[in-house]
Amino acid sequence: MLDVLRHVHLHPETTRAELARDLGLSRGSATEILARLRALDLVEETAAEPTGARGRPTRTVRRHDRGPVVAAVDVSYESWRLAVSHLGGGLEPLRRERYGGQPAEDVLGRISRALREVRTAFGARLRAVGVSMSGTVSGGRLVESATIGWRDVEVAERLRIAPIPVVIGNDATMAGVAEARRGAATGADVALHVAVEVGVGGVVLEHGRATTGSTGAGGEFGHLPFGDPDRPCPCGAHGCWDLEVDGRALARILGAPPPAAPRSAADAVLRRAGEGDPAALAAVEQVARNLGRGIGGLVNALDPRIVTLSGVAAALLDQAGDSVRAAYLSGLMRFRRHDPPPLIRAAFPRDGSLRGAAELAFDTVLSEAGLDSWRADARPAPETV
Amino acid sequence: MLDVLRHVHLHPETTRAELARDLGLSRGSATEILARLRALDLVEETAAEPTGARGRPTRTVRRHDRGPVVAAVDVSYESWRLAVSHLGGGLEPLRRERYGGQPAEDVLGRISRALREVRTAFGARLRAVGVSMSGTVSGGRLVESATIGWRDVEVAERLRIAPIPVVIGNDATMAGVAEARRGAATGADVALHVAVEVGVGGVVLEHGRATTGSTGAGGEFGHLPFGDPDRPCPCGAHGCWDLEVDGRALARILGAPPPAAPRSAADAVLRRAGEGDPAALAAVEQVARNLGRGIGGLVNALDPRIVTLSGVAAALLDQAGDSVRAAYLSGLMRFRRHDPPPLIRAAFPRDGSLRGAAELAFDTVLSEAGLDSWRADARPAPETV
DNA sequence: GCGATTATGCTCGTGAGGCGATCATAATCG
DNA sequence: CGATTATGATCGCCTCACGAGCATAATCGC
Repeated sequence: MLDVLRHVHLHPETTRAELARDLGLSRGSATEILARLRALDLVEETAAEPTGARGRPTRTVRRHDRGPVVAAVDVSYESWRLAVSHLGGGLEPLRRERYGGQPAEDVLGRISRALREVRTAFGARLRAVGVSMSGTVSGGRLVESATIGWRDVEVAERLRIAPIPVVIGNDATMAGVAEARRGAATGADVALHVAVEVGVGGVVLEHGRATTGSTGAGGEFGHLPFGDPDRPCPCGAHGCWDLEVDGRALARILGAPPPAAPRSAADAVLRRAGEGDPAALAAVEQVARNLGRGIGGLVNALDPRIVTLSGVAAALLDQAGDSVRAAYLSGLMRFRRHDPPPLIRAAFPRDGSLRGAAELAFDTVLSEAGLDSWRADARPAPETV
Repeated sequence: MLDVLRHVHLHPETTRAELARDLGLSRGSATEILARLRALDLVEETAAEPTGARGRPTRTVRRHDRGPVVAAVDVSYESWRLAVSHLGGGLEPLRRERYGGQPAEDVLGRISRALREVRTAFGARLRAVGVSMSGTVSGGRLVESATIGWRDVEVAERLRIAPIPVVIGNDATMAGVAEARRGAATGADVALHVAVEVGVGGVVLEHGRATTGSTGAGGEFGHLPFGDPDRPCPCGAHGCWDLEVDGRALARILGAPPPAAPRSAADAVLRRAGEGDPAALAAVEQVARNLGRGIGGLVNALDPRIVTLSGVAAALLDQAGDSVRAAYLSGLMRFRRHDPPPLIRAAFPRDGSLRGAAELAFDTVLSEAGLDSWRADARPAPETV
């Protein structure tokens, strides 16, 4: 039953016959299970458009209009976004606000109010909240964020606006989940996502499951010491890869002071390089090599099938792809070079983290416990007369 | 049923009552399941020794004397070992041979013959073979081994002496599995194992499951570029961590030529350092810092609950623990420092890889398919009269 | 020593969940 | 318009685990 529901979630436009084939279900089981899902207002079945093939036409399985929804929040540099997602993964943007440099408490208060509005609008249909934060997340807390400027903020509890699960994760992790499940890494057994915004984030995904370590802080690849061992990192360590591949690295190579907004600084340098500025070009090439070399090391260590890139990493792949790839190849162990995992642009450069947050939130809905609680809400009194 | 069998495997000396409690089984189910397992010659039940407590005494659940066994092979530097393991994980060493610098084909032939002897001795009780190789393993092949000196050798198929599963993995991976399931990292949700012999190997374990990437080559942490970017590595890349933490690093720091046997060279330097030789001491300190710094980066990226160390890494922890730990802490992101994952000596410094190979081999036995095939063998003709 | 207490094992009825055979249904093909 | 083809619905069956009630075997307390 859960398998069926998950399949519908991942393949929103399947027909019933496909579903039975893909999951190896007998037609009898399919009938039974789908009847249950229909009764629970989770799916609807409608006549499929005629395919022209012989045989009795099958029916398409769709999400129910009054099925469960989740809220997805993405808190990134200077602005946050809120969207609602339903079975099948579609995203409905609801709100976007810029918040400048306001303190965490104020911003979380605003987000909390917005979530309460969602709760009012959707009632018990709202089953979970997924939150993506630009920064290091550990144990439900935002531990540190160079991007936002907050430190050690309790987020999960602060945004719990109802007795429903709240999942929180790093933005690169979330984006990786989106890529692995519905984006550029769909179907890969093991995928590596690398996002460069301010510093480097990423995640390894096994069959779409993020490996986030013991506290959820896994994927901080930017704090692997790939760089100059003498260069201090704001994280407290030295020689972090972070400092070699983002706007700070570009500025440093160009002899400019550390930028206040490394992401837009990177974009500016990339633009100048695109226009032919030789100094900018040289800096971009250098950073592209730093990126490629590090990814090579990560591939050696983690053995992914495919690598997806987003943010500045994707831009570098576009503008200095040869340098990225050359450094990548020469950073690989020899046996990998004849068939290296491809470097691919992320499919969701804009809303990957929002999508991933929705995805992880939906995981709690599409679980034994989530289904039980949905059942309990649908049938207020479990009659035993 | 599988859960019960796995529990018996992991806790060989449980009583039946404990088993039911731990797995949340009703007593009725326990009775039924254990009756089935007994009928299949998988477990035996004997009266437990009296505890002195009140109530009806329970019975201990043990492996059956004619239950399934697996063979475990460990091919390491200059010698290979063969052992047999049964339900519960106990290891019975059978053979150990030195093979000098012989070609792969000869050595695998010898191992194959030894395995066939095991097959003859145990017959259909032999259900799987686990092989641990000192070197990089990808897709069932030994791709490259600096230690053994072989390159691109098909191992899995070569050692298939019967229609039973053959699992093969890197020795550090196997040792990590053993640590996570029965050793120093037992119970950790996420554990990191780091082994330094010739170069660095390791693995991340989630609930005892090794994350070995898409081809099984995951965990080659030694080829992360933590070192001098200009130093070429035999693997083809540059600046590999490998070159900074093993016997080659110690020799280089001491101004000695590259050792033919880096592992014993490391032991020699460690012994001299232990005897107070100042040059050796300084080299050991330097390598200890290189090790600690890299582990710090790995912990940043992978977020384990605990780190287990074996080989030269464990020796460095013993002899230069303060240096390892200081470099480790200063390589950690700040937020991790107040409660860093502990660095711990491996519990199985000698036979971890053999144990891990047995463990992974037994995974195939303790699976749906493995149980089905055991059932099929026990009842030659599934009567339907 | 013997009933009371306590903890465990066994039996049996129940229910969930899925399989597969059989029949029913709805399209296209000739 | 029947033959063919693919799908849906129904029903008996099987497996698996639960849980209530009874049986069993130890210690405790008098």
